[in-house]
Amino acid sequence: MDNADSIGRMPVKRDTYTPDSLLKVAVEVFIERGYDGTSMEHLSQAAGISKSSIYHHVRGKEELLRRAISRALSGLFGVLDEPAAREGRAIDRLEHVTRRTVEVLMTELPYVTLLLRVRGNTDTERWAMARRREFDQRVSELLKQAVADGDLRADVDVRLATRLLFGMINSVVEWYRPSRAGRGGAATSEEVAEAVVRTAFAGLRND
Amino acid sequence: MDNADSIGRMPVKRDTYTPDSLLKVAVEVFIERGYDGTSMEHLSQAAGISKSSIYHHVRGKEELLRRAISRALSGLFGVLDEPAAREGRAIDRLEHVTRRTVEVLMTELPYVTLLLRVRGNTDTERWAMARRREFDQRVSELLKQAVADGDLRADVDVRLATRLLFGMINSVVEWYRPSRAGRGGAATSEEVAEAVVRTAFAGLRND
DNA sequence: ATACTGCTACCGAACGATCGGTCGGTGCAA
DNA sequence: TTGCACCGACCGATCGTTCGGTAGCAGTAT
Repeated sequence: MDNADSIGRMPVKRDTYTPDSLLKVAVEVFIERGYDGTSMEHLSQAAGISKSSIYHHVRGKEELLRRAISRALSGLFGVLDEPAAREGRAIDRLEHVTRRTVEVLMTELPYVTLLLRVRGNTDTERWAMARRREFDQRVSELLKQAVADGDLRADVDVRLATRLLFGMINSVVEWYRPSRAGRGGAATSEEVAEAVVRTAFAGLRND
Repeated sequence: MDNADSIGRMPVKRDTYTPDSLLKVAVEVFIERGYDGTSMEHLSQAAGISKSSIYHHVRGKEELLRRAISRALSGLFGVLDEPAAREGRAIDRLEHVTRRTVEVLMTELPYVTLLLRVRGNTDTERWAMARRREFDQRVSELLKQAVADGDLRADVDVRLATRLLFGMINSVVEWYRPSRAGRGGAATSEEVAEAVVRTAFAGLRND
């Protein structure tokens, strides 16, 4: 769509599709119609090229799904590798992971959305689910440690608390739309992340 | 499957499918494979009758979806009609609605799951999404009133707080499995509902 | 008892449409 | 002249749905 100019002379930007730029289009359609509800014909119309041309860039429909999910997972696991997620008190690390996960969810919104909606019908989808469980597991250990430290309430089961925390975090993909980051619409990713952290850790009720 | 005996002589129970008993089978498959990922062939295998026989009981695939969603919606809206949801302080009504919504989610799990996963590809799905928004709206008004009463924290936007609350509540369908209500597995619906209420209103952090 | 009738619950075969994917090109820029 | 980005036509398979038919049973007339 946007193709302003090329600086210098090297092949800076092409007007044609790359696997990644095609992926961007495809993922949006996947989210709108669901992966199974999207046909290659739908994709070709959204991309403005013929159905068969898509196969010039990617192996097929499932590769598009795999690429999207890979991107989402690397963003998510990247959070766990950040220094603030590896050092310090468990409660502080948990808060950091929560905040950063929300931010990644929002910056990589369509890719993570796709990951969270996978049902397990194909090998690719089952792999995605397994990797996602790994991520949840890592965060769950953080919660467990924070409870042991006495920083998190112990009257709610750790597994259940993890699920509720992720329920809150992951719900972002259900309603956040990046259009209009100013007034009247959505907020910045930092603002939303802050609200999630506050609500999750301090609760809705007034003191 | 189970057909023990008939008390008396009236047509108490038949061995054949009814629209409702067929729906029960279908909805389980829909959840496992996704609605679009489920073919009538899949349904016929799960039900143990031929593909064409399904059309003897229901008009088609979409009617199964519509029936399932209707059931979910009536359960949800039923909560709003309960006395404790209509009388008293807003914060108490909100807490009641939260608790009961979780319980309905769990008792009507597959039907509500289907409702929450609808994408809007057909008229039926768009109707479902509109009705769901109505429900969210009603709860959102409760939140707004509770903030005005000074019972809920005012430093998080009401719309955002509503979404996070529903994120937590609705996440139940992602992980709750009714198998084994005793130790080692899931809990009763009252216990889970209590945990959700506590976590949502008081937060995860220890005092 | 027997035969006929009507109905319910089911079936196999087949419908046109659409699915994901393949193939043999073609236009064009380097 | 080579190779990239793209195309229309077409593939077998599968989609949701329709159709004509049938086995079994209840009710009823014979």
